[in-house]
Amino acid sequence: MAPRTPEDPTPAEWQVLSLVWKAGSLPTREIITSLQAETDWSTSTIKTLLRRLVDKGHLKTRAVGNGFVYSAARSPQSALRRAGEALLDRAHDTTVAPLLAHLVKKSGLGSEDLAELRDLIDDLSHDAEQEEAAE
Amino acid sequence: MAPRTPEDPTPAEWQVLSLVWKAGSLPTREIITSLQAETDWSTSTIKTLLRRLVDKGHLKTRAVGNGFVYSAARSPQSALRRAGEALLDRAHDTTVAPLLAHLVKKSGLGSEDLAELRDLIDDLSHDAEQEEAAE
DNA sequence: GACGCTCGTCTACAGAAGTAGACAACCTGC
DNA sequence: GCAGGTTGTCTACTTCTGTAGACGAGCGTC
Repeated sequence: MAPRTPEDPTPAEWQVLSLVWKAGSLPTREIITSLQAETDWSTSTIKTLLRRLVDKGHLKTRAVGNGFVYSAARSPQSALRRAGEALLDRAHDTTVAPLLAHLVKKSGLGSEDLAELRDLIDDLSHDAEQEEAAE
Repeated sequence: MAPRTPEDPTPAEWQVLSLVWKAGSLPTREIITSLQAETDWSTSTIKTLLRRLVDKGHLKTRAVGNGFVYSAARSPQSALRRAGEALLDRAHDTTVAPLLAHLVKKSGLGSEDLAELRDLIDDLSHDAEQEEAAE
Protein backbone atom coordinates (compact mmCIF):
# COMPACT_ATOMS: atom_id res chain seq x y z
CA MET A 1 0.00 0.00 0.00
CA ALA A 2 1.73 3.12 -1.20
CA PRO A 3 1.85 5.62 1.66
CA ARG A 4 -0.10 8.76 0.92
CA THR A 5 2.20 11.74 1.05
CA PRO A 6 0.91 15.28 1.25
CA GLU A 7 2.86 16.02 -1.91
CA ASP A 8 0.61 14.01 -4.16
CA PRO A 9 -1.08 16.33 -6.60
CA THR A 10 -4.79 16.82 -6.21
CA PRO A 11 -7.04 16.21 -9.20
CA ALA A 12 -7.09 19.86 -10.21
CA GLU A 13 -3.34 20.02 -9.84
CA TRP A 14 -2.94 16.94 -11.99
CA GLN A 15 -4.68 18.66 -14.81
CA VAL A 16 -2.25 21.54 -14.70
CA LEU A 17 0.71 19.29 -14.16
CA SER A 18 0.03 17.01 -17.07
CA LEU A 19 -0.41 19.95 -19.38
CA VAL A 20 3.05 21.17 -18.51
CA TRP A 21 4.49 17.67 -18.80
CA LYS A 22 3.04 17.23 -22.22
CA ALA A 23 4.43 20.51 -23.45
CA GLY A 24 7.79 20.18 -21.75
CA SER A 25 7.81 23.77 -20.62
CA LEU A 26 5.31 26.57 -20.87
CA PRO A 27 5.01 30.20 -19.88
CA THR A 28 2.21 31.13 -17.51
CA ARG A 29 0.14 32.81 -20.16
CA GLU A 30 -0.03 29.72 -22.33
CA ILE A 31 -0.88 27.51 -19.42
CA ILE A 32 -3.74 29.80 -18.57
CA THR A 33 -5.01 29.97 -22.12
CA SER A 34 -4.87 26.21 -22.59
CA LEU A 35 -6.57 25.44 -19.34
CA GLN A 36 -9.27 27.97 -19.86
CA ALA A 37 -10.09 26.21 -23.09
CA GLU A 38 -10.93 23.04 -21.18
CA THR A 39 -12.11 24.34 -17.81
CA ASP A 40 -13.84 27.45 -16.58
CA TRP A 41 -11.19 28.33 -14.07
CA SER A 42 -10.31 31.93 -13.58
CA THR A 43 -6.81 33.23 -14.12
CA SER A 44 -6.38 33.49 -10.39
CA THR A 45 -7.31 29.91 -9.80
CA ILE A 46 -4.75 28.66 -12.26
CA LYS A 47 -2.07 30.84 -10.77
CA THR A 48 -2.86 29.39 -7.37
CA LEU A 49 -2.62 25.86 -8.68
CA LEU A 50 0.69 26.62 -10.30
CA ARG A 51 2.05 28.04 -7.10
CA ARG A 52 0.93 25.01 -5.14
CA LEU A 53 2.55 22.70 -7.63
CA VAL A 54 5.78 24.59 -7.25
CA ASP A 55 5.43 24.44 -3.47
CA LYS A 56 4.94 20.71 -3.63
CA GLY A 57 8.00 20.34 -5.80
CA HIS A 58 6.29 19.11 -8.94
CA LEU A 59 7.05 22.13 -11.07
CA LYS A 60 9.90 24.55 -11.20
CA THR A 61 10.06 27.99 -12.70
CA ARG A 62 12.52 29.89 -14.76
CA ALA A 63 12.15 33.66 -14.89
CA VAL A 64 11.72 34.97 -18.41
CA GLY A 65 10.96 38.64 -18.93
CA ASN A 66 8.57 39.64 -16.23
CA GLY A 67 7.06 36.17 -15.97
CA PHE A 68 7.82 32.53 -15.43
CA VAL A 69 8.24 29.54 -17.61
CA TYR A 70 7.15 26.35 -15.89
CA SER A 71 8.59 22.91 -16.37
CA ALA A 72 8.65 19.62 -14.53
CA ALA A 73 10.82 19.70 -11.44
CA ARG A 74 11.27 15.96 -11.58
CA SER A 75 10.42 13.19 -13.93
CA PRO A 76 6.72 12.48 -14.34
CA GLN A 77 7.41 8.79 -13.99
CA SER A 78 7.48 8.58 -10.26
CA ALA A 79 4.27 10.51 -9.75
CA LEU A 80 2.55 8.44 -12.41
CA ARG A 81 3.80 5.24 -10.87
CA ARG A 82 2.57 6.20 -7.49
CA ALA A 83 -0.84 6.96 -8.94
CA GLY A 84 -0.80 3.72 -10.89
CA GLU A 85 0.09 1.68 -7.87
CA ALA A 86 -2.72 3.28 -5.94
CA LEU A 87 -5.01 2.18 -8.71
CA LEU A 88 -3.76 -1.38 -8.56
CA ASP A 89 -4.25 -1.45 -4.83
CA ARG A 90 -7.89 -0.70 -5.40
CA ALA A 91 -8.43 -3.50 -7.83
CA HIS A 92 -8.11 -7.13 -6.83
CA ASP A 93 -7.59 -10.54 -8.30
CA THR A 94 -10.57 -10.70 -10.55
CA THR A 95 -10.54 -7.07 -11.62
CA VAL A 96 -6.86 -6.42 -12.23
CA ALA A 97 -6.65 -8.27 -15.51
CA PRO A 98 -9.67 -6.65 -17.17
CA LEU A 99 -8.53 -3.29 -15.89
CA LEU A 100 -5.11 -3.64 -17.44
CA ALA A 101 -6.64 -4.88 -20.65
CA HIS A 102 -8.86 -1.87 -20.73
CA LEU A 103 -5.97 0.47 -20.15
CA VAL A 104 -3.84 -1.09 -22.81
CA LYS A 105 -6.68 -0.78 -25.27
CA LYS A 106 -7.33 2.81 -24.38
CA SER A 107 -3.70 3.76 -24.34
CA GLY A 108 -3.37 3.97 -28.11
CA LEU A 109 0.17 2.70 -28.01
CA GLY A 110 2.03 2.37 -31.30
CA SER A 111 3.22 -0.94 -32.57
CA GLU A 112 6.71 -0.41 -31.28
CA ASP A 113 5.58 0.17 -27.72
CA LEU A 114 3.19 -2.72 -28.01
CA ALA A 115 6.00 -4.98 -29.08
CA GLU A 116 8.01 -3.98 -26.05
CA LEU A 117 5.11 -4.60 -23.80
CA ARG A 118 4.64 -8.02 -25.29
CA ASP A 119 8.27 -8.85 -24.67
CA LEU A 120 7.83 -7.84 -21.08
CA ILE A 121 4.77 -10.02 -20.77
CA ASP A 122 6.62 -12.96 -22.24
CA ASP A 123 9.26 -12.59 -19.60
CA LEU A 124 6.70 -12.35 -16.87
CA SER A 125 4.79 -15.32 -18.21
CA HIS A 126 7.89 -17.37 -18.04
CA ASP A 127 8.48 -16.43 -14.42
CA ALA A 128 4.86 -16.93 -13.54
CA GLU A 129 4.78 -20.40 -15.02
CA GLN A 130 7.80 -21.41 -13.04
CA GLU A 131 6.29 -20.11 -9.87
CA GLU A 132 3.01 -21.76 -10.52
CA ALA A 133 4.74 -25.04 -11.25
CA ALA A 134 6.65 -24.80 -8.00
CA GLU A 135 3.50 -24.70 -5.93
CA MET B 1 -11.08 13.41 -20.82
CA ALA B 2 -13.35 11.55 -18.43
CA PRO B 3 -15.73 14.07 -16.87
CA ARG B 4 -15.30 14.41 -13.16
CA THR B 5 -18.50 13.57 -11.42
CA PRO B 6 -19.04 14.38 -7.80
CA GLU B 7 -19.60 10.71 -7.17
CA ASP B 8 -16.00 9.66 -7.53
CA PRO B 9 -14.80 8.08 -4.30
CA THR B 10 -12.20 9.92 -2.31
CA PRO B 11 -9.00 8.09 -1.32
CA ALA B 12 -10.32 7.13 2.08
CA GLU B 13 -13.52 5.94 0.52
CA TRP B 14 -11.60 3.86 -2.01
CA GLN B 15 -9.99 1.96 0.78
CA VAL B 16 -13.35 1.01 2.22
CA LEU B 17 -14.83 0.34 -1.15
CA SER B 18 -12.13 -1.98 -2.32
CA LEU B 19 -12.34 -3.95 0.88
CA VAL B 20 -16.00 -4.60 0.25
CA TRP B 21 -15.36 -5.40 -3.39
CA LYS B 22 -12.73 -7.91 -2.50
CA ALA B 23 -14.98 -9.66 -0.03
CA GLY B 24 -18.13 -9.48 -2.12
CA SER B 25 -20.30 -8.51 0.79
CA LEU B 26 -19.57 -7.78 4.41
CA PRO B 27 -21.43 -6.82 7.56
CA THR B 28 -20.52 -3.55 9.21
CA ARG B 29 -18.70 -5.17 12.06
CA GLU B 30 -16.31 -7.03 9.82
CA ILE B 31 -15.62 -3.98 7.75
CA ILE B 32 -14.73 -2.09 10.87
CA THR B 33 -12.50 -4.82 12.20
CA SER B 34 -10.65 -5.24 8.93
CA LEU B 35 -10.10 -1.57 8.42
CA GLN B 36 -8.97 -1.01 11.94
CA ALA B 37 -6.28 -3.60 11.32
CA GLU B 38 -4.80 -1.45 8.56
CA THR B 39 -5.70 2.07 9.64
CA ASP B 40 -6.24 3.82 12.92
CA TRP B 41 -9.70 5.04 12.07
CA SER B 42 -12.30 5.08 14.75
CA THR B 43 -15.52 3.16 14.42
CA SER B 44 -17.35 6.39 13.81
CA THR B 45 -15.09 7.37 10.96
CA ILE B 46 -15.66 4.11 9.18
CA LYS B 47 -19.38 4.36 9.62
CA THR B 48 -19.28 7.81 8.08
CA LEU B 49 -17.30 6.58 5.11
CA LEU B 50 -19.74 3.74 4.59
CA ARG B 51 -22.66 6.10 4.69
CA ARG B 52 -21.03 8.40 2.17
CA LEU B 53 -20.32 5.50 -0.14
CA VAL B 54 -23.95 4.51 0.01
CA ASP B 55 -24.98 8.12 -0.62
CA LYS B 56 -22.73 8.23 -3.65
CA GLY B 57 -24.22 5.03 -4.95
CA HIS B 58 -21.13 2.86 -4.72
CA LEU B 59 -22.39 0.55 -2.02
CA LYS B 60 -25.77 -0.77 -1.14
CA THR B 61 -27.02 -2.27 2.08
CA ARG B 62 -29.15 -5.19 3.01
CA ALA B 63 -30.64 -5.24 6.49
CA VAL B 64 -29.64 -8.31 8.46
CA GLY B 65 -30.61 -8.56 12.11
CA ASN B 66 -30.23 -5.11 13.55
CA GLY B 67 -27.42 -4.23 11.18
CA PHE B 68 -26.43 -3.95 7.55
CA VAL B 69 -24.53 -6.06 5.13
CA TYR B 70 -22.75 -3.98 2.52
CA SER B 71 -22.07 -4.94 -1.06
CA ALA B 72 -21.20 -3.22 -4.32
CA ALA B 73 -24.10 -1.28 -5.75
CA ARG B 74 -22.60 -1.52 -9.21
CA SER B 75 -19.74 -3.34 -10.79
CA PRO B 76 -16.29 -2.27 -9.68
CA GLN B 77 -15.22 -2.26 -13.29
CA SER B 78 -16.72 1.06 -14.18
CA ALA B 79 -15.23 2.90 -11.24
CA LEU B 80 -11.86 1.31 -11.86
CA ARG B 81 -12.01 2.18 -15.51
CA ARG B 82 -12.84 5.74 -14.78
CA ALA B 83 -9.90 5.93 -12.43
CA GLY B 84 -7.68 4.22 -14.95
CA GLU B 85 -8.68 6.54 -17.72
CA ALA B 86 -8.00 9.50 -15.51
CA LEU B 87 -4.55 8.07 -15.03
CA LEU B 88 -3.99 7.69 -18.75
CA ASP B 89 -5.12 11.25 -19.32
CA ARG B 90 -2.36 12.37 -17.06
CA ALA B 91 0.33 10.50 -18.87
CA HIS B 92 1.26 11.29 -22.45
CA ASP B 93 3.01 9.79 -25.42
CA THR B 94 6.39 9.17 -23.91
CA THR B 95 5.19 8.18 -20.47
CA VAL B 96 2.26 5.92 -21.23
CA ALA B 97 4.31 2.95 -22.33
CA PRO B 98 6.64 2.84 -19.31
CA LEU B 99 3.68 3.41 -17.05
CA LEU B 100 1.78 0.46 -18.45
CA ALA B 101 4.88 -1.67 -18.30
CA HIS B 102 5.29 -0.76 -14.68
CA LEU B 103 1.71 -1.61 -13.90
CA VAL B 104 1.85 -4.94 -15.64
CA LYS B 105 4.96 -5.81 -13.71
CA LYS B 106 3.44 -4.77 -10.41
CA SER B 107 0.15 -6.42 -11.06
CA GLY B 108 1.34 -9.90 -10.25
CA LEU B 109 -0.90 -11.45 -12.87
CA GLY B 110 -0.83 -15.20 -13.27
CA SER B 111 0.29 -16.84 -16.46
CA GLU B 112 -3.23 -17.28 -17.69
CA ASP B 113 -4.09 -13.62 -17.42
CA LEU B 114 -0.76 -12.73 -18.93
CA ALA B 115 -1.49 -14.93 -21.90
CA GLU B 116 -4.77 -13.19 -22.45
CA LEU B 117 -3.14 -9.85 -22.23
CA ARG B 118 -0.59 -10.91 -24.77
CA ASP B 119 -3.31 -12.00 -27.14
CA LEU B 120 -4.90 -8.63 -26.79
CA ILE B 121 -1.63 -6.92 -27.51
CA ASP B 122 -1.13 -9.04 -30.60
CA ASP B 123 -4.47 -7.91 -31.90
CA LEU B 124 -3.72 -4.31 -31.17
CA SER B 125 -0.30 -4.58 -32.76
CA HIS B 126 -1.86 -5.82 -35.88
CA ASP B 127 -4.24 -2.88 -36.01
CA ALA B 128 -1.54 -0.42 -35.13
CA GLU B 129 0.71 -1.65 -37.88
CA GLN B 130 -2.01 -1.26 -40.42
CA GLU B 131 -2.72 2.23 -39.27
CA GLU B 132 0.89 3.18 -39.24
CA ALA B 133 1.33 1.81 -42.74
CA ALA B 134 -1.66 3.82 -43.91
CA GLU B 135 -0.10 7.11 -42.90
C1' DG C 1 -39.05 -5.01 32.32
C1' DA C 2 -34.46 -2.89 33.30
C1' DC C 3 -29.44 -3.18 31.86
C1' DG C 4 -26.06 -3.21 28.97
C1' DC C 5 -24.58 -4.05 23.99
C1' DT C 6 -24.51 -3.11 19.35
C1' DC C 7 -25.74 -0.56 15.54
C1' DG C 8 -27.28 3.33 12.68
C1' DT C 9 -28.09 8.38 12.49
C1' DC C 10 -27.06 13.09 13.48
C1' DT C 11 -24.01 16.66 14.28
C1' DA C 12 -19.56 18.81 14.41
C1' DC C 13 -15.20 20.51 13.47
C1' DA C 14 -10.46 20.96 11.57
C1' DG C 15 -7.79 20.87 7.65
C1' DA C 16 -7.34 20.38 2.55
C1' DA C 17 -8.73 21.63 -1.99
C1' DG C 18 -11.14 24.55 -5.18
C1' DT C 19 -11.96 29.05 -6.49
C1' DA C 20 -11.07 33.78 -7.01
C1' DG C 21 -10.53 38.96 -5.85
C1' DA C 22 -7.24 42.72 -4.61
C1' DC C 23 -3.11 44.67 -5.22
C1' DA C 24 1.66 45.82 -5.83
C1' DA C 25 5.78 45.12 -9.02
C1' DC C 26 7.18 45.29 -13.47
C1' DC C 27 7.50 46.12 -18.43
C1' DT C 28 6.59 48.73 -22.51
C1' DG C 29 5.29 52.18 -25.58
C1' DC C 30 4.75 56.85 -26.12
C1' DG D 1 8.34 59.68 -16.80
C1' DC D 2 3.77 58.07 -16.96
C1' DA D 3 -0.55 55.10 -18.47
C1' DG D 4 -1.97 50.77 -19.37
C1' DG D 5 -1.47 46.15 -19.57
C1' DT D 6 0.74 41.86 -17.72
C1' DT D 7 2.41 39.06 -14.05
C1' DG D 8 3.22 37.30 -9.46
C1' DT D 9 1.89 37.41 -4.43
C1' DC D 10 -1.33 37.70 -0.65
C1' DT D 11 -5.55 36.89 1.30
C1' DA D 12 -10.01 34.89 1.67
C1' DC D 13 -13.97 32.30 1.26
C1' DT D 14 -16.55 27.99 0.26
C1' DT D 15 -16.94 23.25 -0.22
C1' DC D 16 -15.20 18.73 0.36
C1' DT D 17 -12.73 15.21 3.21
C1' DG D 18 -11.13 13.17 7.20
C1' DT D 19 -12.15 12.30 11.64
C1' DA D 20 -15.01 11.42 15.51
C1' DG D 21 -18.32 12.16 19.58
C1' DA D 22 -23.19 11.92 21.23
C1' DC D 23 -27.28 9.67 21.27
C1' DG D 24 -31.41 7.03 20.61
C1' DA D 25 -33.54 2.46 18.83
C1' DG D 26 -33.39 -2.45 18.83
C1' DC D 27 -32.19 -6.70 21.06
C1' DG D 28 -30.74 -10.19 24.03
C1' DT D 29 -30.62 -11.60 28.87
C1' DC D 30 -31.40 -12.10 33.63
